[in-house]
Amino acid sequence: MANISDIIEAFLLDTMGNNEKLTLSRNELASYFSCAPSQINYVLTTRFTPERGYIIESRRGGGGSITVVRLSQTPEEAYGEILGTVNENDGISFAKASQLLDRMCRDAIISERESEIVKTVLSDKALIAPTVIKDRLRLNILKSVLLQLLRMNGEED
Amino acid sequence: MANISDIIEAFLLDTMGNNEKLTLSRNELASYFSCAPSQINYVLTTRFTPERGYIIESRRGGGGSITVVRLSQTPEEAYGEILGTVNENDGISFAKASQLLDRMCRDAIISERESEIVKTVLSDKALIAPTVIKDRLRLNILKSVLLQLLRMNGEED
DNA sequence: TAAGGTCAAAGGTCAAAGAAAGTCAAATAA
DNA sequence: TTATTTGACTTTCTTTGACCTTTGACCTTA
Repeated sequence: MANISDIIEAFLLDTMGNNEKLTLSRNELASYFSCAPSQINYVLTTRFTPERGYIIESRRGGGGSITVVRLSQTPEEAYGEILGTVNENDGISFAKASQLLDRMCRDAIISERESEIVKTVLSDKALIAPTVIKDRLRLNILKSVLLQLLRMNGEED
Repeated sequence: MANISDIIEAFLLDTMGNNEKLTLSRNELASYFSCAPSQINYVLTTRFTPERGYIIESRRGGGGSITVVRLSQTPEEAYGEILGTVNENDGISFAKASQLLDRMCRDAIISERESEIVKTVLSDKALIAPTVIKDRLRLNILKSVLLQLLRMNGEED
């Protein structure tokens, strides 16, 4: 936690609290943390991604600002979106898969324990395979898991 | 004794004390002991293995670090029987893996839901790979999951 | 007064540099 | 031989700065 990015992330999450939106000034924030303004963009694009359940809106020019919006969805919406996201590519990195799982966890679609198990399964360590194949394999496993979760949700509850 | 690896090992054990985790900086430690940074990796991979009851986590890049996690049980203690059944071969069929998971479920090591998820992951459908490789891959994933379960059991749930 | 011009104040982008840690194989020591 | 030590090279993540684009307030000028 010694890097500024993590600190800014924590600050934003904390400031946001339970609110759905948070509006801020890039320059103000940057000068508050004594960092380059583009550092703020870095934090936003690496931590507040759609995969993690956030979108960013902004306006340039005089009086411009940035707004962080937290998306919350029903499980069905989440599945649709995630499966969609997942279907577009024919492979997925561990980092990205991990973000998706974090988000599902945040939205209470799966438990933290479950997300940890699935992350383990999708990790580079678990998937001994050539790099080219690895991302495709990972995606395939992830899809299978999502479908299985859907099936189970349908049966139980 | 008298070799750096043993000294570093002792230092880490001592520093760790009774704590469950120890976070350190590879470069700092290396320069403290005036050794190559990769020496630290050597110590970690030879002495702080899962078999001996440790797991290593790490993060690269600015602000990166390494964390040593002590398991409350070694895999042998926890899954000795299971791993024994499994270790003879260097691969495992879906049927056999499935049986093991059922047993773990029965023994309340994992929930039914969790066992279903892991079964899905280990199914032939999820694991698109040449048959020869498939069983080995499956075993590797299964082992990773077992390790992860151990780690999670050590922490609060 | 309407249309367009100017300019400073935002925010955006991107690539290069920096900061860790990881890998691997050759050299060395026990 | 087996275990250790080293260092060159790789990968991942972060930080910074130079340059780009957009916007709105405030002019001109017909």
